[in-house]
This record gives sequence, C-alpha cells and structure tokens, in this order.
Amino acid sequence: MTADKPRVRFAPSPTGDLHVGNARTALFNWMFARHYGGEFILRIEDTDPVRTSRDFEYRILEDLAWLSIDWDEGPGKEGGKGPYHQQERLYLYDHYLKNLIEAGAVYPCYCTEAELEAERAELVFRKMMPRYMGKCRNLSDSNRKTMTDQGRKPSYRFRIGAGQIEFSDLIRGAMKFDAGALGDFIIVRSNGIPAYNFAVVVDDHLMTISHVIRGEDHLSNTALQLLIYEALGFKPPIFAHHSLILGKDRSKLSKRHGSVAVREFRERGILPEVLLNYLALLGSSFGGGREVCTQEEMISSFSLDRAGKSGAIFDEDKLNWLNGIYIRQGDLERLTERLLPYIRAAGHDVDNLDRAWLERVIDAVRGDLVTLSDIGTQMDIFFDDRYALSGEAQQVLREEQAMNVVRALRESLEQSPFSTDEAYHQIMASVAKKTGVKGKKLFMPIRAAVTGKVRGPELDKVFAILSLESLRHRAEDVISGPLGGRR
RNA sequence: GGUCCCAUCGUCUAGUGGUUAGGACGCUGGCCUCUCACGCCGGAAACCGGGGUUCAACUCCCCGUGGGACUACCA
Repeated sequence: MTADKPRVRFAPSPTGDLHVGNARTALFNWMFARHYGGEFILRIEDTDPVRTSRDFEYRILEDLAWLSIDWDEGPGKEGGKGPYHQQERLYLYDHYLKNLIEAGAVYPCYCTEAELEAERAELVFRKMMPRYMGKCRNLSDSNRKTMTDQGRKPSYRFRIGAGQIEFSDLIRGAMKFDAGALGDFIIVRSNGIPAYNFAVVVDDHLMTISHVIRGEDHLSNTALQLLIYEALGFKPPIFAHHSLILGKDRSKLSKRHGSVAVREFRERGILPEVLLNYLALLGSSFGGGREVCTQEEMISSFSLDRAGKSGAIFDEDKLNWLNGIYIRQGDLERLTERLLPYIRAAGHDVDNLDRAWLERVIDAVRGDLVTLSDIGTQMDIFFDDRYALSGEAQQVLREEQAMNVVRALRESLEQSPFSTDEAYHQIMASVAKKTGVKGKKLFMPIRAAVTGKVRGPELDKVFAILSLESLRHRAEDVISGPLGGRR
C-alpha cells in the first residue's frame, strides 16, 4: 500500500436495499479515494446464503450508480484482486484457516447451537457478560475424534490470549480494548463458511486495502480483526470509524424510523445529488459554512478530520429544504427530464405534451416543489380537464365584488386582441378600471376563477401559459355556475 | 450486566485557552403595491454537572450524569 495511493472499499451485504447509513459509509470511502487519487473497491459480502440475494445485490449496485458513486474494482469491473464476491472466495479462506490451525491460533469447537444457547442463558442469568467460556479449547485429539465420530461438524474458534489490543483510529484517536474480556469467537462456521470477521481480514489484506472506513458499530469488531491480522502475520490497514446516523429518538436509524432506503428517497423525488450532498454534510461540514456543494467541491474539501465523533440525527426537513434548493436553482431542461417520470405517474400523457410549454409550466411551479413527486398536483391548474374550483376558491368568489371582477375579466378577455403573453397587464389594468377594485380584492377573485385555487404561481406566469380559450372558458364557467347567479 | 464510543441552540454544525460563542434547518416578526412558495432583512434559541490545571476555560485533565454502539455458527 503506497501512502500516496490509498485503496478503500465498501463491502455491503446484499440482505436488503441500500440503507442511507451504508450509503454514507460508501460515500465517505468514495470521497476519500477520490480526494487522494486512490482506488475505491466494491466487494459483496454474500457469505450468508439464507439472508443474501442476488436481487438485492443488483438493487444496491443500481442505487450506488444512481448516487453516482462509481467503483474502480468490483462486480462488473475486474481489477486483478478479485473475485469480488465472497461466495467465490471460499477457497482463499480455507487456505488461511489451515495456516491458523497449524499455528494453533484456532481450534475446532464441537458445541451445538443449543449448548451455546444454554451457556449464554446461564451467563445472562448470573448477570455476566455472555461469551464463550472455552469448553472446546483444550480438547485432546481423542476427544476431538470422538466428536467427529459422532458426526459433529466443528466450527473454528479463535484462541484469544490476554493483553491489550490497541490501535489508532483516524477519526477517534487512540483506541484500547482488553482482550481478556472477549470470548473465543468463531472464525469459520460448522458449515465451512467463514464468519464475517475472518473473511473481512483475508479480503482486505488480499485486496491490499490501505484504509478501512466504516461505522462505529464496527469498533469492537476491529479489535477482533486486529487479532486475526496478527495471527496471520498481515499488516493491518488504518482504521477510521465514523459516527452513525440516528433516528429522532437518538438510536441507530432503522426501518422503524421511517424511510431509510436510498430507493425510497429516490421514489419520493429526492434528487441524487441532494441525497449525496446531505449525507456528506450530516455529521460533518464542508468548511466555510458551506452547505450546498457540488460533487467536485465535496471531494476537494473532504477530510476525515471534519467527520464528527457523535451520532447525527437524520433531519428530513433539511433534506427537503436542500432538495428545494436544487430544484429551484438547477438547469430547467435537466429538471424537466427528471420530472417526466413523475408527471407520467401523475397520469399525464407526457409524450403528447409540448416540450416548450411543459418547460414553462415547470418553470412556473418549480418554486413550490419540495420533491419531484409534488409536480403532479402542482401542474393540475394548467390542464382544463383537471381544473376545478376548490372550496377556498369558492369562498373567495363569494366575497363582495368578486363576481364583478370575474365578469370584467371575461369582457376584457373577449376584447383582447393580443396573445395572453403581453395581455396580462392590460387585462388587469382594464379590469381594475372597470370595477374600481384593486389589490387583493382584484387579484384573488381572478386567481380563484382562473386557477381554481387560492395559492399558486404568480398570475402573470399563469396567464402566459394558459391559452386565451382556457382563460375565457374558466371565467365563463364561473359566471354561469352556481356562484354566478344574479342576486 | 460487561466492553467500548460520544457530549455546543429542538436538529446539523463552526469553534483547537482570551469570541458580543458564528452559520444552516426548523420556529418566528417584517418587507417584496394578489396568495402560497422563493428571496431579502430581523428575532427567540446552546457550551450536561462537579472538581481540577491556568492569569484565563466551550476548548486541556479527572469524576459524575446522560445518550449510543457492540455483546450471534448476521454482516
């Protein structure tokens, strides 16, 4: 591992959709690699066949791609250090297990799960830390043979000695664990498949990972892994444990807190660069008080020094705020493109909408969008078949003078020889003159009649988008409707 | 219970011995001769407690307290 070219990795286990916490870990690793010009490796930890699925793996890859987190080596991108699925690396773990057995660092354990469970229950009952007490630690060869003859398949446990395990964490500084407090842990399960801590050490070493950046929930695993590194004679990588994302109750963010999967945010209409920006900001900062940041800026300003040590609550309000910023400030064409699926989902025949017209509509309502999926309801006022007077609008139209204003509007619309683009100001001026009404009393009835709502984009924009025919029809409908009857 | 980690406004943070403790979200007042939103200008809002160290502690040390993570033949 060269100091100037770090190699980091993200190693998800495909047991579910990509969690924002994991996405943040991936992002930290990715930014670290990009900042220092290193390499970012993706490894799939699929050793548990019952919890793992190919479908989830595919979805995780898809979510990473959506976030534009790309990997230099991994599935679909061979780099000479593969394979990148642990399932395909079993022969490697076998090899190192043999080394450890020969070195006496590991021993077979014949305890059944039921026996272990009983031991654990006993310890918990006596208010002691549940851990393996070393029953099979010093079995004689004949004892082992007896077990094998009984048909028992052993798991392999790591023999823990006394002493301190110390290491320096890039984010947290000096860390120290007492090995004596740990129980001999399983390195290879009785089905021959390696357990997490063992596979990770072998893989990280073989893949020449220089820095392991992961959540603080792995802090205690690091102690165990360091022991394995030592027994194997491997030089351990540098570790950095970042803080966790928390739910509102300050416990580790999980499903019960609401949306946690990257996919859910995507479906809701959070932009990928927003989620990335937010995740990079959470529990950290960009310096200079900056909050809105491009990917390039995120990478160049990235530093583990800026990573906070304490957990950070996931604040959806702020995520939404950030999404609004990107929607308002982004490129209109690009925004339109990304809005298309949501417009379609709202039931519009996207293919038959005039693109230029659509862009004007989007430009008019983008200020009111928090997520992309909001576009559906926001657009309704521009479609005649979706136009309807809301209760609030009816309220407005019932007010004194309101119908006079609408009638004056209809007249002005009839007389208007201009396209609605230029006509707005003239129409408003003429309605004001005819009725003698101004301000809110003038605008609100017109807004209500023309859009059917009491809130919405600025009226000049609405007039510019709606056709003269639509405007006339809507005014006419209001006048001839139940509200328009002469009193 | 054990081991370990953490601790600045409600939330995310800046701050590395001397600051009127700064910014952002949210909340809130005002302005933008129509609304909502946007934008702009304001406001309320924090150094967990106790001991040290020091001329001086939010900042360093210790102890409490509080919160969290881990305690699997899951990863």
